[in-house]
Amino acid sequence: MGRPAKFDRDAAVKIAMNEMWTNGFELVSVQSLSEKLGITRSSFYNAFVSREALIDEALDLYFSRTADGIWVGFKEGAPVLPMLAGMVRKLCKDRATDVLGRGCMAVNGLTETSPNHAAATKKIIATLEARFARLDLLLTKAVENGELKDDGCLRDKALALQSLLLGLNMMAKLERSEDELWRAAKTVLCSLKVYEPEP
Amino acid sequence: MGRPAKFDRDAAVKIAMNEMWTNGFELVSVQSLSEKLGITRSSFYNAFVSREALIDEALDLYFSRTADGIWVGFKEGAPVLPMLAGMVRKLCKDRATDVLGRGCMAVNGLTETSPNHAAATKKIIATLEARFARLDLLLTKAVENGELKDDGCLRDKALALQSLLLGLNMMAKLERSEDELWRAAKTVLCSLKVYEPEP
DNA sequence: ATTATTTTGTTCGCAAGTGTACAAAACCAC
DNA sequence: GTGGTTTTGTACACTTGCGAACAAAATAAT
Repeated sequence: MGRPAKFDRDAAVKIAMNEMWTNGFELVSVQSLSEKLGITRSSFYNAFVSREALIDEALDLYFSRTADGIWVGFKEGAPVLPMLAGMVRKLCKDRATDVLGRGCMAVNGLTETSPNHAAATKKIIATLEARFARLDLLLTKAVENGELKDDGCLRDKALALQSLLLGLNMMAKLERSEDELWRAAKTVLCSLKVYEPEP
Repeated sequence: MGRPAKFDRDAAVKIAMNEMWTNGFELVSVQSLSEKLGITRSSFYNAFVSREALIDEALDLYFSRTADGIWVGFKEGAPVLPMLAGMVRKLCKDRATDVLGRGCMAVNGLTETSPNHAAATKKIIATLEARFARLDLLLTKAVENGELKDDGCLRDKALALQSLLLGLNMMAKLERSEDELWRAAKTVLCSLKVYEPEP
C-alpha cells in the first residue's frame, strides 16, 4: 500500500550504472541523476537512501551482468583453456563494441581513489581479487586436465593474465579496434601456452 | 619589475601535479589547490590563467619526468631488448615503491572521461600513442640488431607489450608487491622472447 | 469514507566552487 | 621619491550540490 512510485526503481539503477560507467562515479551527483531520472531529490533519497548506497547497488548490478564467463557455465572436468580464451575474446569484443569506449566500469573505478568512495573502491578491489584468484584455480584445473604443462610457474602465468585483462580494459580506451585488442590478447595467450589458435 | 610573487611557480606546478596524481584531476579545485599552495585564488588565476592550463602544465611536467627510458640514453646500434626489459623493470619498481599506490598519472587520467578535461584526455592519449609507436620501432631495431627473430608478428608483439604496460600500471593499484609486478611482467616478456632472464 | 502508509513536491539553510573586478601593496627603474 | 608594473587581498554575484524537514498527494485495506 502507500502511494505508488512514479518510476521504475530497477530501471533507475540501470540508468545510474550507465551514468557512472560513462562519467565516472565522481561526476554523478544526486542532483544530476535525479534530473535524468525525472524525479526529485526527495524521491531519490527516499528510494536509495544515499548516493553511496546507489553506487553500491550499481556496482552489484554491473558485476552481476559481467558474471565473468569464467565460472558461469563451467562444468567440472570440461576443458578450461578454450573457455578462458573465449572469455578473453568476448572481453575484446565487448570493449570494442561499446561505441563510447568506456572500458570496464570496475577497472575505471580503480583510479577513483577519492576518499569519498572508499567503500566502492574497496568493493571493486575485493571483487577483482576474487576473480583473479579464480584464474589461479583455473590454471590448476587445466594442469589436472592435462591441457597445460606445469612448468612450476603457474602463479606467474596467472599474474600475467591479470595484467593482460587489466591492460585490455585500458587499451580499449585508446581508439583500438576489436582486431587489435584480440591480437594483443591472442599474442599473450599463445605465448603463455594457454591458447592454441585454430588452424 | 613589479611586485614579486610570494611563491615558487615551478614548485607549485609540481605540487599541483602530485595532487592530481593522488586525487585525480576531477578533485583538484582551484580553491583547494590555492589553499594548499598558501595563495589566494586571485594569485592562482594571475599565475596560471585557468585550471585547465595548469592541468596542461602538470601533464607536461609529468611526462618530462617519465621520459620513458625508452629513448633516453638510447644509442644507435646498442642492444634494445635489455633496455626495454630494464624499462619495464623500473616501471615495476617505481609503481611498487610509491607507498600511495597511485599508479601512472597518465593512465589514471585515461578514465577521467569527463568532458571538462577533453583537452587533458586528448593530450594523454596522444602522448601514450606516441610512446607506443616507439615500441614498434624498438622491436624493428631489435630485429635489425639480430636480437629478435622476425616471426612476422612484430606488430602483435608491440600490441601485447602495450597491454602489458597498461596492465602493470593498473595492477599497481591492487595491493601488489614489486615482486609480483615483475613476475607478471617477466613472464610476458620471456614468453614473447623479448627478454632472457639472467641465469 | 476513513485511515494508515508511502511517495512526492517544496522549502530551508548550508557548504564549496567559479570567475571577475578593483583597490592595496610591493617592487624596479629612473 | 615618483611612476609604472605586477602580485595580492578582498569583495561580489553566481552556480551546483548537499541533507533534512514537512506538508500534500495517492494508494490499499478496512
